[in-house]
Amino acid sequence: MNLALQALSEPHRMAIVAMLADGERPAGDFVDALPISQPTVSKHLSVLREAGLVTVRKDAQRRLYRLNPAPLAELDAWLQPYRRFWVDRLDALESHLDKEFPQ
Amino acid sequence: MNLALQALSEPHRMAIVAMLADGERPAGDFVDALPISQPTVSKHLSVLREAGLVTVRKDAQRRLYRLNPAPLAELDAWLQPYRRFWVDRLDALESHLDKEFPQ
DNA sequence: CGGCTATATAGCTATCTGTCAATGTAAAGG
DNA sequence: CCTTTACATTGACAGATAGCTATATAGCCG
Repeated sequence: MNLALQALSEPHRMAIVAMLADGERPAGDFVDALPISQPTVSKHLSVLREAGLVTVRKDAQRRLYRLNPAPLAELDAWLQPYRRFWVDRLDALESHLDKEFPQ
Repeated sequence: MNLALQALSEPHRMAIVAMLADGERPAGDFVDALPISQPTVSKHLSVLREAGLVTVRKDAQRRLYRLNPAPLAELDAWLQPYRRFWVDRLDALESHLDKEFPQ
């Protein structure tokens, strides 16, 4: 799961994953959406593939990327022992968010 | 939340966070538990502090570290839109785990 | 005070990472 | 065929990161 965590810790890759929540997309969509070069996007996609976060299939010249939710489910499971810390204690999250996005 | 994700993606730091699930601990506990030097542990702790994942308080010479669950709660919230992918579909997670830990 | 304990900081090195321009590859289509 | 389209790969580079040893800091205790 470390591979997935590390993959997700990069903002551009997180954006790609977010785009894939809506469904399958060709690689070019990410090139259009992100302010980085096509080779850089391609490399980010390869990192996501190696982390098991996406799968890819061919469609003529295009590569259609799809989210593979398994590592996210694993992360969700890893989070389980910690949930007792914030169930019925949303105040801690709020104070943290206030620090990051002060009004 | 990216800071937290990146902090968690390092195995030694994940181990520290896991140890803190049980409660407050002095820095020395992590030095004893991990196969790395004291200064390296100290640096990992400073990364966790900057990510907001831990807080620290003084007790004589010791520094008592405590888990701050807020970033984990934030991660939990971020995961929300993806849960539909594996609710009632645990097979995807299982096949992923089988690949990582084949019998 | 002087030494011991616990932790942090500084300085260094090797490796990893994100980025780009240039090039390779493979399919489509005129 | 030859060009265009879509994407991957290569090679280079700057900055980040994890690790270490050595040293500093700061509180306790005799």
